[in-house]
Amino acid sequence: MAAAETAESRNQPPRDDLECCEEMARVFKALANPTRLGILRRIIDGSMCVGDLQDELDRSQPNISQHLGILRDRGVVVSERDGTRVSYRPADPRLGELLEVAAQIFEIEHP
Amino acid sequence: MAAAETAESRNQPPRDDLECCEEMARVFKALANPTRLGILRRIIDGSMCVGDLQDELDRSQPNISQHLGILRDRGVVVSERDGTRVSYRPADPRLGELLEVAAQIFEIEHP
DNA sequence: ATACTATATACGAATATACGAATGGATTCG
DNA sequence: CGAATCCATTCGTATATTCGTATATAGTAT
Repeated sequence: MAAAETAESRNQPPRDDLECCEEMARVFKALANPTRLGILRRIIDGSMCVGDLQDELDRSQPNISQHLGILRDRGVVVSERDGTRVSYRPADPRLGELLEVAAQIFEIEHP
Repeated sequence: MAAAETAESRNQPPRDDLECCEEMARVFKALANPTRLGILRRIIDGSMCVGDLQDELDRSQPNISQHLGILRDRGVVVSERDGTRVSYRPADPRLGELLEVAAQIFEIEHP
């Protein structure tokens, strides 16, 4: 009997590898936008609400809200409602480290 | 005399911050694609040439070449010609660490 | 209930990205 | 030189992102 034909025997990337890269790509896609990085940097040292982010970043309210929605959907940030306001903070404390490492590697000063 | 109107006084993000986020976004954009992450992971432990990447990732030659072009353009990888072949390797050894940190934060196993 | 503030969502237009097909170098070998 | 191999680029099309406008929802106060 001939050997079973596997994904590897056809020189295709194994499923796990592909899935892992797709998941990772979803995360990096969330970070691949200046406004979203601006948001992330501002909440790294303490949560902020939508309105304050809107003021600091000089963008429309729906725009900020849309970007926050993407970050939330990808698990980059978490939100908490307090009365009529909703504040956002990083979902993981190591996110600061991630940005720092990236900045070092690509020699981007991040003030 | 009235105080000079600065970007900050208009609640706009300072230029440096914006530029830094844009640069960083360009980098993350390079990483925000499954094929490009697949490439990166494979060359982390040793350079590979285009044809071998093509075989392993089961994509067309122009496709691999296009993705490599993007990674090269963003400073993620560097290339070296050897005869008729061109081999690629990460531009910085810390890129492996970057992927690891991201995988840990988002609980993605990367085999 | 009404009015008001803060945030989220829906939708469409403009722009960007990804892919394959075709083509264009560059290098080696005969 | 010509042929073959390996890689890069161009271009058209399909899909995805981004943004603003308009509208909806949640909470608060009167």
